[in-house]
Amino acid sequence: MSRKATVYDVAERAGVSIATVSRVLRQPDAVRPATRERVLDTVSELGYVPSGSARGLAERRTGVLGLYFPGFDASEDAPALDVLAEGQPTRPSFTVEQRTADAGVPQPTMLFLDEVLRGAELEAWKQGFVLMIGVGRDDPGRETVRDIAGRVDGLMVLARSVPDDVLARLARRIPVVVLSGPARGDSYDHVTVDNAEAMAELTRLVLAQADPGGIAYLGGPADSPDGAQRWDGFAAAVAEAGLALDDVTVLRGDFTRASGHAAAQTLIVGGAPAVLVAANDQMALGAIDAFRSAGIRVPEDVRVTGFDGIEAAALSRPALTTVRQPMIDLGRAAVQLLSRRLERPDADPMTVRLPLQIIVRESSQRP
Amino acid sequence: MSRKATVYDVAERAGVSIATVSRVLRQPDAVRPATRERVLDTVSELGYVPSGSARGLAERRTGVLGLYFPGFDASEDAPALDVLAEGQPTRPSFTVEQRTADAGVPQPTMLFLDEVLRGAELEAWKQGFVLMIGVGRDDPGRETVRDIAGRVDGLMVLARSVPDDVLARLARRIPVVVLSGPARGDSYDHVTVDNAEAMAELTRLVLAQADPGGIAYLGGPADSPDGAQRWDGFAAAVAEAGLALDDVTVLRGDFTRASGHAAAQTLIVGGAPAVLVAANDQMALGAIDAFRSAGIRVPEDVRVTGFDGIEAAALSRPALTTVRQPMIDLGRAAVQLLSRRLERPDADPMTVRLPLQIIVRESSQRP
DNA sequence: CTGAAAGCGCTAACAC
DNA sequence: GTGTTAGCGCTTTCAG
Repeated sequence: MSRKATVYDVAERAGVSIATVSRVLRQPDAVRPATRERVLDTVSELGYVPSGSARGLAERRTGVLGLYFPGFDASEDAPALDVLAEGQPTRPSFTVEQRTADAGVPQPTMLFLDEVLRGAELEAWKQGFVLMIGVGRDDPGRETVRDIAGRVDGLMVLARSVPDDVLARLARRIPVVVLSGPARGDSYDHVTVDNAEAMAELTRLVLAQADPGGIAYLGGPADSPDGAQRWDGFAAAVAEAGLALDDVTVLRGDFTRASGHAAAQTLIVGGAPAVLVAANDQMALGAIDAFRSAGIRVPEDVRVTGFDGIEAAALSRPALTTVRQPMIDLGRAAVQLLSRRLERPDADPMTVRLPLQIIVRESSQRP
Repeated sequence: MSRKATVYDVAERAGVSIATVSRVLRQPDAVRPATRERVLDTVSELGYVPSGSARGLAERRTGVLGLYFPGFDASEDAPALDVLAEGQPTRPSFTVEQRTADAGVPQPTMLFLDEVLRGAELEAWKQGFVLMIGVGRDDPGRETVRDIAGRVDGLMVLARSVPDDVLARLARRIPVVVLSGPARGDSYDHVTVDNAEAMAELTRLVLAQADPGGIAYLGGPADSPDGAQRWDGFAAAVAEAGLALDDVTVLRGDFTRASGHAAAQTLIVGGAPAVLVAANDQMALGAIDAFRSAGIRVPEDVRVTGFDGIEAAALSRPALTTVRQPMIDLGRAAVQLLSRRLERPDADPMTVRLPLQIIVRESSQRP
C-alpha cells in the first residue's frame, strides 16, 4: 500500500488542476465531459478516496452526526479477549455447554439503545449524514463525548448520559438534541415520550376491570425521572378512580428483575393484591415469577402490568401487558430535529413528544 | 451561538501562541503550570472544542474506525415519520392495542449486528478510537461506504456487504478487516468462525443418541457461504457415523421462520423424521411450530437443532439446542486486528477464528 | 470551462 | 518553555 493518493496526484496524472479534480467530484456538470471522464478514470486508477478531514476542514461541516449513549453497564466487565496474544492457533473451533435455565439474556437498556441507534442511522442516511457513536463510561482524563463533539455537525445524547455543564459547553459549538427524559427548561431540542399520560391510561384500563382486592405499585429508583413520571400518571389515575392513594401498597425496586421478584415476595406475605402495576417490564416479570412460585396465578389471581415493551415481555407466559417505547422513532426524530437545527440555527428550541403504545396482553386481563 | 472558538481565539485571549494552546491540550507537561492553567481557563471560558477535521488533517490520522453492515432489510420500509410536519401538536400521547399473537419480533440479523457493534464499540474505546457506522443500502450515486472510508483510519466490513472491487479500492487507502464469512485467499485481515466444525460436532451429539427413524436436514439459501459450510459439517458427521447421505432427507429454506414451517409440513407428509438439523434458529423454530400444530412432540417424537443462538431460541418452549455465534467477540477481535494493522501496516494478513458455542437445550434431548 | 491562490484549524518541527 | 512557520488535502472565489 503506497502513500495514499491525493487530489494532487490525481490532478497531475490527469493533466488538470486540483480545482478541476475537486469539481469533478462535487459538481460534475461544471466540467466538460471529456475532462470529467479522464479525471474519473484517473481516480479509479489511483484508488483515490477524498480525505474526510480535509474536506471537513475546507467545507466547515463534516456530514457526520454523533450519538452518545449512557454506558452499557454489562459489557464493561466482559471477559478479556486478546486475539493477538501468543498461542492463538490452539483455540478450539467450538465449546459445548449444557444449559437448562436461561442465562445471558441481554440487558433491556442495550436493546433499547440498539433500536434508537437503528432509527437514527436510518434517518441519518436519508438526510445524507453518517453516524458516529460513543458510549458513556468513566474514562478518567479522556472525554469521549467531547472527542465526538469535535468531529460532528450535531450531537444527540441520551438524557443524563452527559453532565449538564459538559453538555452546555458542547452546545456552544454544535447543536445538541436530548433524547428521552424530561424536557427541562433548557435551550436544547428534545424528543421525549409522555410517560405520565400513558401510565395513567394503562392504570385506567386496569382499574376499569372492577374486582375486589388491593392495588399495589412497584416503582423504580428514587432518582429516575422516568420513574417519577410513571408514578405521577399512576397516582393521577388512581385518584381519578375515586380511590385513596393510602389504599395502594407502594414498593420500590431498582428496575431489575430481581428487585421485582423480591417486591412480590413482600407483597405475598401481606396477602397478594388483585392488581400490580410495575414501573417497568423487568420488575413485572420478576414479580410474576415470584407469584408463580408461590402458587399465585397471573392473571387469574393477580393482574400485572409492566412498562417499556421489551421483547421478553412479549415472549413470557403469560404475555405481559405493557407500554412500548417508540425507540426507532426516537432515533429518527432526533436526527430530524438536528437536521432542522443545522439549517435554521436560530429557530426556537423544540420538543417533540412521541406517542407511546399501550399493548394489552394476557397478564392484565382476567379471563 | 457565536462563531465557534478556534485555537487562535484561545491563544489571543490567553496571551500565548497557538502552539502553546495546542501543547496544553496534547502534552500538558511540556507547558509551565501557570501558563497551562491560564490556557485551560480560557478554553472553558470560550467553550473551545478542537476541530476533529483540522486535527485529523494535521495528524494524518482521525482516531476513528468504521464499521459497515449489510442492510437491515426491515427498517428500510419503516413507516414515514416527519416530526417537523405541520399539525404536530395534535399527536396523541399514546395509542392502545390489544395483542394476543406476537408480532414485531426483531430480525435476527439486526440482533446479530447489534452485538457485533457493541463489541466493536467496547474495544474501540479501550484502544482509544471512536466508531463510525454505516449500513449498506442501494444508494444510487451515493457511496456511503467510500464516504466512511475517507473519514476513518481503518474499516471493518461484514462479509459481502461491499462489492469486491469497491473493497479492493478502499483497501488501498486504509486497512480493512472482513468479519464473519469465509476467509478467502485475499489480502485482508479476517475474523471468522468455524461453521463446519461446530455443525459437525452438533450433529455428532445428536446422532450419538441412537434412535430409530429418519434424519432430515433443513438448509439455507444456495448462495449462502455460511449455509454451505454448515452443510459440509453436517454431511461430514453423517458420513462419519456410517450413515449414507442418501438416507437423509434434505430440504432447503431461506433462513426465515416461515420457510422452516413450510419445510416441516413437507416433512410431516412423508412421515416425520426422528431428527431435524436446521441451518439456523429461525427455521428450526418455524419447524417446531409446524410439528406442534400437527401434534408431533419435540423432543419426544422429533429432536430439533438450530444455529446462531438468537434470543428466541433460549426463550422458546422447548428451549432450542443451537450453536451460538460469538458476536461480541467478533466485533472486539475485528478492532484488535485493525489496531494491530495500523501499528504494523506490513504484517502478513491474519485470520482469527473464534470458537462457536454449542448450547444443548431441551429440543434435542429425548427425556 | 479551467487554473491560481487563499484559506479552513490544527500539529509538529525548528528556532529562540 | 514558548513562538514562528510550514504544511496536512480539499473547496472555493476570482480571474482568465
